[in-house]
Formats: sequence, C-alpha cells, structure tokens
Amino acid sequence: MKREMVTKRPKQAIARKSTGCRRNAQTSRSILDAAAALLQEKGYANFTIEEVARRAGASKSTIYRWWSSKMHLLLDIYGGDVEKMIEIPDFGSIEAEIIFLNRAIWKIWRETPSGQAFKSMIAELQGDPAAFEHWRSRFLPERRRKLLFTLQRAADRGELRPDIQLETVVDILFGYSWYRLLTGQIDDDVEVISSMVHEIVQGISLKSAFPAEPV
Amino acid sequence: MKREMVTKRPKQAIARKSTGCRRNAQTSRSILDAAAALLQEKGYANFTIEEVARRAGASKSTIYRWWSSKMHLLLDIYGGDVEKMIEIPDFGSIEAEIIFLNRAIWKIWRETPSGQAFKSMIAELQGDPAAFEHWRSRFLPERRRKLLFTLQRAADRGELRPDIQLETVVDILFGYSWYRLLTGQIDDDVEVISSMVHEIVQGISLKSAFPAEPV
Amino acid sequence: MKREMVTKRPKQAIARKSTGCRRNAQTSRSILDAAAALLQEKGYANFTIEEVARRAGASKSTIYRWWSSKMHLLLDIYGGDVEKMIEIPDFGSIEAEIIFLNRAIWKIWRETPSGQAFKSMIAELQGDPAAFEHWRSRFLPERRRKLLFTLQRAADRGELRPDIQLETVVDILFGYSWYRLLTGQIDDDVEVISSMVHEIVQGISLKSAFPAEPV
Amino acid sequence: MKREMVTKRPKQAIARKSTGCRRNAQTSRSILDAAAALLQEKGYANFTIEEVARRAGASKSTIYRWWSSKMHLLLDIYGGDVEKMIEIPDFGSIEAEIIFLNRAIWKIWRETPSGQAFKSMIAELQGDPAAFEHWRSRFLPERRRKLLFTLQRAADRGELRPDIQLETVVDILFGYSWYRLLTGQIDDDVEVISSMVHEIVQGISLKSAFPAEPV
DNA sequence: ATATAAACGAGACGGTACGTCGGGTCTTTTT
DNA sequence: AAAAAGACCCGACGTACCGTCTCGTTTATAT
Repeated sequence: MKREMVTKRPKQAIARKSTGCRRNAQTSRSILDAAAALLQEKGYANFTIEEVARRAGASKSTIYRWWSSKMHLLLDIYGGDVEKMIEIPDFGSIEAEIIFLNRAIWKIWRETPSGQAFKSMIAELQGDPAAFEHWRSRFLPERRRKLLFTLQRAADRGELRPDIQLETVVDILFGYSWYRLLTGQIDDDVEVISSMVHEIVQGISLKSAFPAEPV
Repeated sequence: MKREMVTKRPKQAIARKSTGCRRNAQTSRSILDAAAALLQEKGYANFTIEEVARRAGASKSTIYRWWSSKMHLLLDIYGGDVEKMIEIPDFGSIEAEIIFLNRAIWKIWRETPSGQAFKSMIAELQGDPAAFEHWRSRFLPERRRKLLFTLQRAADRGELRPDIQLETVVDILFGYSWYRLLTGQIDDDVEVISSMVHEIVQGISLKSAFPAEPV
Repeated sequence: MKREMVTKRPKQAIARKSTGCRRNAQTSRSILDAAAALLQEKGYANFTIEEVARRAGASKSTIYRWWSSKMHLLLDIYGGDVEKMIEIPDFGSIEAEIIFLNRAIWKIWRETPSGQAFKSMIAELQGDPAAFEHWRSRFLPERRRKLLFTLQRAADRGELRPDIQLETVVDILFGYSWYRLLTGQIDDDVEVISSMVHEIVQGISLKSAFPAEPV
Repeated sequence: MKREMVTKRPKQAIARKSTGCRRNAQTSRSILDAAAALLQEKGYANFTIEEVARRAGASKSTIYRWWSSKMHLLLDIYGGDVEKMIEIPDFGSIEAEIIFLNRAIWKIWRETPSGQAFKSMIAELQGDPAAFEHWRSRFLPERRRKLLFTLQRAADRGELRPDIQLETVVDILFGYSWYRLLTGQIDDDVEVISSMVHEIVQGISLKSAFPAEPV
C-alpha cells in the first residue's frame, strides 16, 4: 500500500485534479511481481530492467518513469513494511525477545523475495555512493529502530548493564544477521540463534560468572 | 609474491618443462596496481576490465588469460596474505586480543585497497553462485582460522565458558566487522571497538553479575 | 529510396500496425554514406563495422539491427537499382547494344561506390557459403536478366545464330566485365570495349568469313 | 619443388655461407598441407594462420618467417606450377586447343586446392593494394602467357582474323573461367565449354555467316 | 670436438574488431 | 496523461586472430 513511497511521483496516487489516465495499479503490480520472481529465480546477476520489462509485459519507459534506478526497484521488492509488521511482545526476557525477532526476520528473508532483495541492495550500494548515503541515513535507521526500542525496554526493566551502548549492541546483532544472510546460512535453526543470543547476552567470558569477587 | 596463487595457471611458476615465454611479472604487477587504483578511485561500479586494461597499458586478452573473472582480480587485489601476516600476541586476555586483531584488520582495510576489494567481492558474489560456493568453502574458512585459534587459546587458558560455541563467536565478530565495513564505519575508533568487544566478552545482561546461583 | 529493400525488416516501412518509433531515415542514410565513403577511401580491408559506426556517429547496435552482416551493408551500398535504371535502347544492332550496356555499367562502377562494393561483395562471398548461395540464386539472376532480354530481342530480330546458348553469352560478357573490374581495368576506353564486343559478336575465326559451306 | 620461390628468403637454398640449421623441409610441407586442407575443409573465412599453425604442429613464428602474409601462403598453395605443366598440343584447331586448355585448368581447380586458393587470392587482393599491384604485374601475365602463345600459334597458322586483339581474347577467356569459378560452376561439362568456345570462335552473329556480301 | 648460428616450438603480449547485451533516453502511437 | 513499442547511442562484455616478441631447445655446419 505504501510501497510507492520510494518511487518518483508518489503524490499522484493521493490527490489528483488533472485529466489523463491515472497510474495503472495492475501494471505496477505486475512489474514488481516480475521483478521479485526474476530476482528469486535467476539471482542478481540476471536481474536486468530489460528482462523485468519483458516478463511484466511492460515497457522499459514505464519502469523508468516510476523507479529511477535498480535500487528503487529493489527497495520496493524488499517491501520493508512486512518486516515492520513484526510486533515484539514483552516477554520480560531480552534473550527471548531477540530470539523471537531474529527468527521472524530470517523467516521473512527465507520465505519472501526480501532476502534476495536485501542482499542485492547491499551489493548494488557498493557501486553507488549517492544511493549509499541515502540508504545509510534514511533506510537503515528505520530498520534498527525496532530492535533499539526492544533493547531500551529491557534496559528500562533493569535487565541490562547500565553502561551498555545500545547502538553497539544493534551493530552486533545486525552484523550477525547480515553475515549469515550474505554467507547463505539463514536456515531456521533455533539452536544456532539461541546459542548466538545466549553468548551475547551472557557474555563469553567465564569470569563473568564470578563477578566482583566479593569474599 | 605469492599473489599469483589464485590465478589460472599457477603451476608454471613452480615447475616448467615446456618452452615458451614466461609470464611477464611487470605486466601482471601493473595490471594489479591499475586495478587497485581504479577500485579505490572510482569504486566498484566503474571497475571494468576495459578500464583496467586501459590504465595498465595492457591488453584485455592478457587480463583474461590470467584472471578468468572479475572475482579473481578482486581476490588478487585483496591480497589476503597481508592480513595473514597479522600475528596475535598472547596477551593473556581475550578482550585485548580481539581488540588488537580488530584494529589491525580495520587498519589494513582502511589503508590498502583491501577494504574496497573486500566489499566489492561481497557484492560480486551475490550474482555468481559458482564463485560464491568456492569462496564460502575455500576463502572464508581460511580467514576465520586465526580468530578461531585465538579463541581456542583463550579457552585453553580457561578464560571462556566451557560451553561456548567458538564458531558462533567467530560469526558474531566477523558479522560486526563486515557490518561496519559495508556501512562505511571502520574509523580507528578505539572506543567503539573496545565497547563492542567488552559487550561481547562480558555480556550485556546485568544478571550475569549475579550468576551461578550457588545453591 | 528503396535501398532498404535488402535490410532485415522491410515491411514496417510499408504497413504498420504496432506503436513505437519508426526507423530514423537520417540515421540509416548517414550509415550508408559513411560505409560507402569508408569503402572508397580505405578499401575493403579497412571496412569494419566499428569504423562505419564511428564515422556515421551511429551505434554498432543500430547497424546490426538493420544489416545483419557485412554483406547486407555492401548490398545496400551497391544500390543495384541504379544499375537497373539503365535502359538499353533498341539500336537494331546487338553490337551497339552491348557496347552501350557495358559502358553504362562501367561508368557506374567507376563513378559511384558500386564498383568497390561489388568487388568487396565477391571477396566477402568467398568466405560465407550461406550468403553465397543466396546471392547466386537471388541477386545474380536479376542482374543477368537485362542482358538476357537484350540478347533475346536481337535473336528475335534474327540477328543471332539460332543455335546460340544465350546464357553462355551472358556468362562470357559478365565474365569479361568482372575480370576487368577485379583486375582494376575499367577505364572508359571505347576502343577496348568495342574490340571486345566485336570479337565476340563476329567471332575470332577467319573461317567464319567463308561459312555455310553449302553442301 | 620450386614452391618456395615466392617465400621470403629464397637464396639460402641456393648458396649458404653461414652455419646454422637449414630450413626443415618437413615442417614447410606440413604447413602447406595443413593450409591446403584447412582451406578445402573450412573455406576462406576460417583460414587463419593460427589454425594453420595448430594443425601443422608448427609455431606461428615459423609460418611468418617464411610466408610474410596470407597471400604468400595462398600463392604456395595455389602451386601454379602444376598449371604450368599443361602442354597444349598443336591440334591445328584453335577451338580444340582452347577446349583442351579450359578442361585441363578446370580439372586442376576441381581436384586440387588450387581452385579454392585462387578464389581466396582474388578475395584477399581486394583488401591489399600493394599485393594487388604485385600480383597484377607479376603473377597474372605469367598465367596469360600460355594462352597467348596458343592464340599466336593459331594466328600464325592463319586461323584467326588478322585484326584480332589477342590480349582482348585472353581477357574474354580468362573472364569466363573466373566467372564460372567465382560463381561455383566449374563442373566437367564438355558441352558448356564447347558451346562457350564455339560462340567465341565462330561469333554469335548470324550475319557472319554471310560475310562481305559479295553478291 | 666444439663453438656458433639458424630453425624451430611454445606461448606471452598489445592490439583491433567482432557480435551481443544491457543501460538509459527519446519519439511515436494508442488508449 | 499514461502506457506500450521500439529506435537509438553508449559502452562493456568476453572471444578470436593478428603480427611481434622472447625464451630455450635442437641441429647442422665451420672451425
């Protein structure tokens, strides 16, 4: 619904006074569907605007009219809103909450074109400084927010060490997920995720089990 | 020196029975130099074989003769051996050791073409399944080894919880570094690295300060 | 004007059902002009599609879109229609008619790019069996027709021996012209042509002056 | 035997002052054989020095050492000497003699690589003015000589009209043979050759049968 | 017998053109 | 006005030969 947010002329969908055809919803759907399918089937190397147009039965011009670059198409395929719909319940345990979030995201990555789209976006960005900057300052922070909020909630519950840099923790958790995605390891392995979260939450050091040596 | 390791016909440098010209070292140097410079200056989007050839004053044929794909060129630009030269001293503290390693790698990424090359490799892999598989099974494990060894050493010192999955810890630490590299944040900020390592080693949970509930 | 006759998609100029841009006449003109000029100036050895594109300010794709091979370009440069416009008057004398035709063709060969194009076509054909076959069965007969018609007319006038194989005579006359063209001797030398035609028409044998040996 | 006549350093075979290996006859044989076979099998389009070297098991350098261009190779494949061996008997009839010569040449063209080589030479020449000039002034006249001699002999016998331009007759006869060769029609069809020769010798005009109208 | 010099193979190398493909932009026509 | 069709320029792709070159081995004189 809000998909068109990133496209070039978003307002027209909202208010329109002028004459002429309105944007054809069916067309933009079939373009996005074709793009998603293509990405899934043939991978990023064969993801060409030309092929998307061919499959969608649309013209290249139409694609370029609404998505000014590959990046914009990928963003729409990514459909981050799905991800946004994840609601993290208050389990009263940060470990449980992170595990829940991680499994939810990986599930989406696995089962929708999001994963492929996300990987492709990262690839695409390495060759486009302008897009990169926009992405880093607009797109990324929005994705981090939910996790940040959850961590803050746990901190408010008194569950976390008070000197923890929450942003750093987000870096760590995001880094882990990206790494697994980029190296093709995002199976639904509860053990793996639990162990990772446990390591991070509890720390890896043995000393932490005997803290402050009171004696 | 051993850069040619990843190129197409490595044996000839070692044993040679046949006649015929040997590979021109100067040429391959100027190709790699041109490639590195180009990557640095113009980024991955403008990294074309054609341009590399132009800059190196070499012919495309020569490049293709020795590097069968962009990936192979990137691997040689990466020059992973530099990274291999890092020796992690035994500080008797895993925190110190990880901090040391992280700073050393980031320094290389910042100050040589390695960083750009590495990012570009990740991008390239997203569109080349064959290269991807080779990379995941050959290239990656070798990079992880040093960290794994250091963690094992710490475990042997009794510094780590005995149930820790070392591979998972490597995932976490690699993930963090990749994330920072891919989002353009690998300044030499000791605070950032220290805080990250501290979080991971000590854990983020407050509860960890009252552990082991001694019955 | 009808030059495009031999190109790949000729019908579109005639009837059009679909939408979309029409072929740009200016572009195709400048390609043909550039091709003709290049052939004239640098000869067939330097006649490359790349150079034609460069000179015409056109892209290679555009050339390949409309002329699928060098041969097709040459055919259009040849512009055989010019040759077709030659009208052989009925002089009442086969000798005069052949002389007329020969001079007219040689004149075109000398003064337009046709000559070079024709020689180049013959060269090109020696390495392309498919083109060769097409050329032999489609292109050649059409060229021979006019001469054949003229000979038939003379035969009908009773000017020729009734047992003459007209096709053979065409072979002889075409052969002569090709030979002169390929060996670079097509000056406007009326003597040469007249003598050749005289030899052929009257025969070279002296005995023919005492023919018919009655009984 | 005298094949090497056209190669680059012919004198060495005659006089030798220096030390060093002599030219390896076996090598040059296998090169010429490979070249001839290649020309026969794949045609002129696939006739590349590289492929000749591959087949002959020779190095490109060796080929270039002795044959400075494709043209020189073709000339040696042509092996005009074979053609030179044709001895035209004195039949006392120019018609019979021309028929004899034509059949002999066509036979050679059909049954040896000469035909292909000759066609290829003509093609090659259209893109090489220097070679062309050399060929026209050295190679061609030698080929024409035998026919010229035969015609002269007939003239001396009083068989020909005294005002005939013999060179023109050679042009006509050569033109015919070239035309048939270049259009792929050199079967051993006695009828065709006889009819052609008859047309030329007797002339095509009926009038010639009632010459000089002496009343 | 031993230099010595050429012939030779292998193959690296810088070039140039090939024919194809995708990227974007633009024009024309239809809806 | 939106969309489809598609012509067009641009530039990179990866391949194939070109002709030149170096390198090291082999072979036949000439000393």
